[in-house]
This record gives sequence, C-alpha cells and structure tokens, in this order.
Amino acid sequence: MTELHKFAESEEMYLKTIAEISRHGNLVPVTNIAERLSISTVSASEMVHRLQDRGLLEHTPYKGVRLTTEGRKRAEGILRRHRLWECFLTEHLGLPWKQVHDFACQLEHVSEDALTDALDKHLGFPSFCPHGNPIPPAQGVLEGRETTPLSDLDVGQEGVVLCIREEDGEILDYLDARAVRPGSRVRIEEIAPYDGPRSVLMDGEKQVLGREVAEHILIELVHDNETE
Amino acid sequence: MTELHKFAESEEMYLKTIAEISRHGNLVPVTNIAERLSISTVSASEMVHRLQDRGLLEHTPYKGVRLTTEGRKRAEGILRRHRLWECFLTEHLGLPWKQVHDFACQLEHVSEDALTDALDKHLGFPSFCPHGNPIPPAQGVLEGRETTPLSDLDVGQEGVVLCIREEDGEILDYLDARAVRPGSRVRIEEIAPYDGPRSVLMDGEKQVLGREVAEHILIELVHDNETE
DNA sequence: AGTTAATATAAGGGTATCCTAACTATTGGA
DNA sequence: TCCAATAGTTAGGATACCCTTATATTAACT
Repeated sequence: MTELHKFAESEEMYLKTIAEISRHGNLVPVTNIAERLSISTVSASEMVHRLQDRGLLEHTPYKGVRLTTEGRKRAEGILRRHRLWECFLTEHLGLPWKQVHDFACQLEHVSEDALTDALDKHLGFPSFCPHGNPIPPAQGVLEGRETTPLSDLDVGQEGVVLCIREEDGEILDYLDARAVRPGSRVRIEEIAPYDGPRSVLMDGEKQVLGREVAEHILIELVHDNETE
Repeated sequence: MTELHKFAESEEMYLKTIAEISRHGNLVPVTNIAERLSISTVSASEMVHRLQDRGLLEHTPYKGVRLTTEGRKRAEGILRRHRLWECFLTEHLGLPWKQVHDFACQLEHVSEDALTDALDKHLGFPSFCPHGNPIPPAQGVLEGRETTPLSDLDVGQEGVVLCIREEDGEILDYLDARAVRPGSRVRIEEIAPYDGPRSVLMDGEKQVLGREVAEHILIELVHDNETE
C-alpha cells in the first residue's frame, strides 16, 4: 500500500504545461499557465512561488517564468512518460488518438523510472510519440528542432508536418480525420482574409484549416528554391 | 489537459482496502482499515462517514463496515485494473513481483473503462493475476472461491496454492524466492510450538514459513481420503 | 452489575490547492 | 509624460485529507 497523498501531481501539471508553452526557452507569462490549466491567475501565481521556492523555476515579475535545469529535467521526465504511454496505447492497445492523449495524461504521473525504462525497452526505444513529438531521453535534455507553426507559413510555402502540439485531445482526432499526421507534405494554397482559414494541400488532398488549428501543426520548412 | 484534482484516489484506496479485508462479506472494523492504510482511526472514521454519505458503504457502529452494491462494484473495478496491470507488467514488461505490485497500485487509479477493456483484450482476457487472484469481470460481481489460509491447515493436510493475498509488495518477492506460487502443491509437515513457523513441503521442497506469512497464502484443500 | 478495552466523537490544528474581490505595481503605448 | 491594460498581491474563504489529544459510548468479560 502506497501513501494516500499525491503531492506531485499538481506540480507536474504545472511543469509540463510550462515546458509545453516555452518551446524556445522564452519566458512564459503566468497568465498563460493559468489559462492552460483553467485556474485563476491568483492560484497560478501562488503555485509559481511554491515552485520557485523548490528551485524548479525562476519568475521574473511582469515578464514570466522560466524552468531551471532541475525544473526542465522534471518536465522532460513527464513528457517522456506521456509520450511513451502514447506509443503503447496507440501501437499495442490500438486506441484512437483522442483517448490516447487523455489516458496518457493520467498515466504520465506514474513516474517510477524502473517502469518507464521497462516500457521504453518494450516499445523498442521509440524516438517520437504518435503525434511526432520527440521523446526525451532517460537522461540528458532534448535538443530543439527547427519548427514553424503552419499558421506562420505564407501562400506558396511548403513543408513537412513534424508534429502536432499536443495540448488537448479534441484537436487530435480532428486532425487525424483530415490526414494531418507527422510526415505529411503540406503546401499553403490560400489564406482567407483577416488571417482566416488556410486552404492547404495536405499530401495531395485539399483541406481547409482554421488559424487556431494551424497554430498547433508544426512544420519543417522545405525550401523550394530549386522549384523556382 | 485534465483537472488538477484527484478526489477519487483516496476514496479508491479505502474501497479497495475494505474489499480486500472483507473477503467473505464480513463486517470490517474501522480499526483494521486505519491500520492497513497507516492512518489514524479518527481519520479513517471520518472518511468512512464520507463514504457512507456517498452511498458506498454502510457503517454499523462498534461493529464495522460493509460495502454497498455500488461500493463493491467500484472496489472490484479497482481490483480489476490492479490485476490487469499486474499481468501486463509481469508478462510484457518482465518486471519482478514486488515492483509489479507497487506499480499496479498506482496504475489502478487510472480508471477509464476504454483503457481497461483495451488492456484486458490485449492481454487475452486473463482470469487471474500473476499472484493467482481472480480478475473481476468488466461487469457483474466476482463469485467467491473456497480458500483457506495456509496458517489454518493442520499437520498432514495438503492443498494447492490458489493465490497470494496481495497486501504489500514485500511479501511477494519473499514468497517468489521460495517457490510459493499459484499452483504449487503444499503439505504441512510440522507446526512449531506456540503456533509458530510451519515446515511445509512446497512442490517437494522443504520450506519454513512464519505464521504471519502463512496467513497470506490461500489454499484450496485437497482431501487426501484416497491416500489413507 | 461493574469495569475494562475497543470504538466513536469532539475539539482544535495543519497542509495543499483552489476561489473571489479588492487593491497595487509595472509596462508600454498614445 | 501619463494612463490604460496587464500582472501581481492581499485578504478572506472553501474543501479534502490528514493529525493529536481528549472525552464519550458500547461491548464484553469477570
């Protein structure tokens, strides 16, 4: 019988969220954290202080928050577990994307290294989760990849889908149904007025994607110099 | 992103514990619950009231507690998940018994039916966990099996190990190392004075087991009428 | 029947996490 | 430069669990 408490869980949600938002080492506004976790800014602020006291992040008032080395390590541990479970749920249990994400969100908090490592091995040491997000290594830190949100591309630009930012489950099913998956080749055909929906060619098929959705699709640009 | 809270976890530990203690529909003293969960009787009592208010159990003062139908259903759901995860951790990840139990104790609280059922299917719908405890069905209630603790057998009696009561992880490794596993044939050779350690023949090998340990080994008696 | 041991309840606290409402401090643009 | 919007803090609460230290109740044995 283990303890009844769960100190870690809440803390982990914060760290994970911060890590997800701050893809490029930027400062993360506390407001954004609160939004993503659907809690008040007061509560988020409070917790940010606690996490700072524990040495997991640094808060620059009126600017935002940045994970310390320790904080980042912890956050990557969570992402690692999340993504490994996603692999398992997808490949072995054959569950649909949306469920996979939601279940992984719960499984990620079971954090014994022995379990995570055994799972990793069982899965054959995968490098990416089903949505294309890189799986942090058991130790060491993930190096960044050069990605651009699909929403930042201009008409005519081309690229390959690297990953879907996994922030909620809803979007995953939506995109899965439209063949938006890691590896898909994409080209912007048209952008509607007022920064509106994008018409894109996704692996040859025409799709229309709203801007908000496009922000979650991370692209590796393909320079079409040779085409011109 | 799921909610930050975890109401269920503590509640589940209570239900599971009660279900484990009350194998035969007996009333479970609140004191025992407190002991098993390593909390004060005051806290246990408090929680028992809460669970009663939620209709999960009935408390008869000075007697004990009994799960309601709903409470039992919930408890069996937890045991089901626990034991399915144990199967997975043992068979697929190849982890040792003690770890398996401890990890399953955490995984059991991830309780989506879709996940549990997918896991069940992936494992080939097993009927027993690695320690021989029956896995409750997705719906319906587990019917009891006739078992006797090894500690209740007399010298000369024989039986087959049906299961190890899984209450903590420590004991599992201990017994595993002594070939005490579901299916092992056992015969009591000697009981030391003062209800002391039992000398037993376990699948032909001589082993000595303390009374406390023997209480956790559940036996199906084999009537040796024909032998005599 | 009377006492003791087991059980229950009451009183007073503690921590972690969340909330709203009101107030203050800073930033960044007009 | 000044002010509105943004960010942060203070104050006062709530809930779910957990604790210890009394004090009541009941059960059960002599």
